[in-house]
Amino acid sequence: MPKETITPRGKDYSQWYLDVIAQAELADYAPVRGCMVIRPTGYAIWERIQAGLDQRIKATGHSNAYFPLFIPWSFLMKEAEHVEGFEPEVAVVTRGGGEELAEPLVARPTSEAIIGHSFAKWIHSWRDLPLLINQWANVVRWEMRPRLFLRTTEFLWQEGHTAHATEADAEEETLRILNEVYFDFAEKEMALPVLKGRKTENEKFAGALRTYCIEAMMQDGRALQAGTSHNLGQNFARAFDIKYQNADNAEDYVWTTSWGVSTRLIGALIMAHSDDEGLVCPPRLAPIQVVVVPIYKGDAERPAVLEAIDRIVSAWDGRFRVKIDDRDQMTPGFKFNEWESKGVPVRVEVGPRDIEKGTVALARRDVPGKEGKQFVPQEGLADRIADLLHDIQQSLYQKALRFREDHTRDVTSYDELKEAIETGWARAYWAGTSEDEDRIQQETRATIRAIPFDQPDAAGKCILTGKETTQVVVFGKAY
RNA sequence: CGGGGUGUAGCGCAGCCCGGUAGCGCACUCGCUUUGGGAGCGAGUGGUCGCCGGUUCGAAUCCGGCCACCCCGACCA
Repeated sequence: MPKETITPRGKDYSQWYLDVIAQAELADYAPVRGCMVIRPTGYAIWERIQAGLDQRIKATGHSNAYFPLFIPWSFLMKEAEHVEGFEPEVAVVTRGGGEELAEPLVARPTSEAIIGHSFAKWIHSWRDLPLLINQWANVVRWEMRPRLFLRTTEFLWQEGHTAHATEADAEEETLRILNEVYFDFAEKEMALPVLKGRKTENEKFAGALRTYCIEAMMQDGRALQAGTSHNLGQNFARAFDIKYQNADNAEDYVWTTSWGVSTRLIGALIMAHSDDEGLVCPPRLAPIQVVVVPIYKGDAERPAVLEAIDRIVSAWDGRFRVKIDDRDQMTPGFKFNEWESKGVPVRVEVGPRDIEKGTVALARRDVPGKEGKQFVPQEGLADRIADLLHDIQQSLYQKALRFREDHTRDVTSYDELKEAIETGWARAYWAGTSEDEDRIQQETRATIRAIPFDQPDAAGKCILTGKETTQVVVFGKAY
């Protein structure tokens, strides 16, 4: 009889989300409002995310560096739109060394300002371009309404910052990151289907020319912005005086980009794949891919079972990330449930009967309970596990993709849109203004999540204004 | 910042209306028995009742003030 420790999704989605985090020991609340402690299990997932992204970021030619947490207040003020966007949410340090500071320092909400300052010093010639930098850092944004992983006052992320000689180069960079880093990572490693597109003026980054994004659908039909990539034009180059001499010996401003994904991805992971039993982690991302649970009665059987496990696991030759749960005080049933709630993709059970018959019990997390469990021969087990992990990865992706498709509707009227966004996304022709967009948000609480790259060939009528247009956008309620 | 809710053991709660010095479940510790889907029994440990003040012989309980956190909205990765 399972204990009711996780509120079912159908009953209270928000509570379910918090329960999964508590049960899987991903994070805790900190003593400061809006801040969280990322616990070892949650941090291990973040390290896997970091590894997958870092490798892709480096493969596309970027180098890691680190810039300071504190930014002079005046730096933030240099780019008008940027300061307007971030001013309300910056934390400011006014005292240090026991004295009032001459100039207040802000804890970075993002690092365009401080990095722009360095770029101006480093870049002199067209030969210095492109400059491709990434940093792994924490940032601080004073949030009105925090939510674990999705919106916390302090969060961890990577932020890429690059400078280019031409607008075309900057645009190419912005899109390369979206495609080769973010899209690829989300779909391949996280098994998370994401919609690629451009943000509207209303939704773009404060100070950017254009913002591109990947948007994911959560199991309640709401949208989560999973990553953004900005073409900053020459806005920051002008604000921070980042100039270079081109091949014709003339002085020109560089074109910059910035792009980031954060610990919010852990929230996406939870809400995309998990179920009422707890976390479901895709195998490629899972810190532990296979957990082995020994089954035995008393001290007499224990050594033989542990020996057998040792032999079986060493035959896998390090192919998987494995945890042997040899804790003697817990019953097997308890362990099954614990690892299930922590999202470990595959469980292997080895008991006296298995030793006798040369079998093991093999259970898959995406089919919880006894239904996902079968007894299989020890022979060829490693290949079987490899296949199973691969199959789970694919099936999680397919399931999430099917969910998104089932919850995305093409709509041709405002009424249809209102109905569609109650359960998911609405795809519609759109020729409205920023004000029209605001109005829709006020009336429906939905926003334009993206102008998808995938656009129709034929024209249609704007859902609000009735004007003929070829542009299709996707509406949804966002996290 | 608006609306709602909650603060009593590590967690979840009861006790408060009707004041008399704190209890239950889980967890934790020890022992024995257990172990293929959240083990059983027994014995224990653990609390300035969010904070400050007031009323009273006496406050978790009544009164006043404050604080914190969670949930739902406006702003955001």
